[in-house]
Amino acid sequence: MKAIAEPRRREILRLIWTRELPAGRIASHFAVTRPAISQHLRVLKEAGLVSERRDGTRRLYRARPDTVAEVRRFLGAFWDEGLQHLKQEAEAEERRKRNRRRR
Amino acid sequence: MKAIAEPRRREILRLIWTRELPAGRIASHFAVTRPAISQHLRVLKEAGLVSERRDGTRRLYRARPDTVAEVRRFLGAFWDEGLQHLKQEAEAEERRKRNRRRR
DNA sequence: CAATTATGTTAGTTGACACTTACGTAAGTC
DNA sequence: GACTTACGTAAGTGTCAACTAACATAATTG
Repeated sequence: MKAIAEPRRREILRLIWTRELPAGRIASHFAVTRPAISQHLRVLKEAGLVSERRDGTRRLYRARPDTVAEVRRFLGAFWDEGLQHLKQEAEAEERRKRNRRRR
Repeated sequence: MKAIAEPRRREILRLIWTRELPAGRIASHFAVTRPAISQHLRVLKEAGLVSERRDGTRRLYRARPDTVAEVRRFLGAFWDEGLQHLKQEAEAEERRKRNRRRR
């Protein structure tokens, strides 16, 4: 979860779920230095959100569908649960209002 | 978005989308001091995720359904877009594999 | 109005973390 | 084997933000 909180890491992720990219090309999309991106990639890799494949001196990165799907499910469930509760609350409130009027 | 990144704030939000709660009761659910929670509540309020209602000396907080729904939509769209791309990529790869076999 | 209750605000501290600079390394090229 | 390319790693720096302690405020109660 912490891996996703950081905006730049989300940007990186968005960059490599369209296509596989070497670290250098990823870094060139940003204004920060290459090592900074390298560190972000490490975090993403440790979180399992990204896979690494070596090709000669290059390292190709790509988003991992299964983990991304898992994150999506978790986030979806969290906010859906919240909305459900809020909806129930709103309806209960509506009932209370109606009852008050009746007296 | 930054308001949601912080885990404790998500916890607070979860606490007050079931029911309206005064600041003190919210704070008592956590190990940190009351001012800390007060500050979190301010951030949530500034982000429009939470509404504040005064009742005597107390201040009652509650999650705001509309904003929560908006966040849900945004997050859902972001990750769904990613999954869609990843799915397309996987299928393209599958086709490439099949074509290689055919030769 | 003094005391209490419930809360927000301010100042200051600390820890995390994103970043840079400098260096190390592995694979290809001459 | 020296050089280059494409990267990672280590150490140090600065900034931000979560937290605490102390104080301020506003409503309630006696």
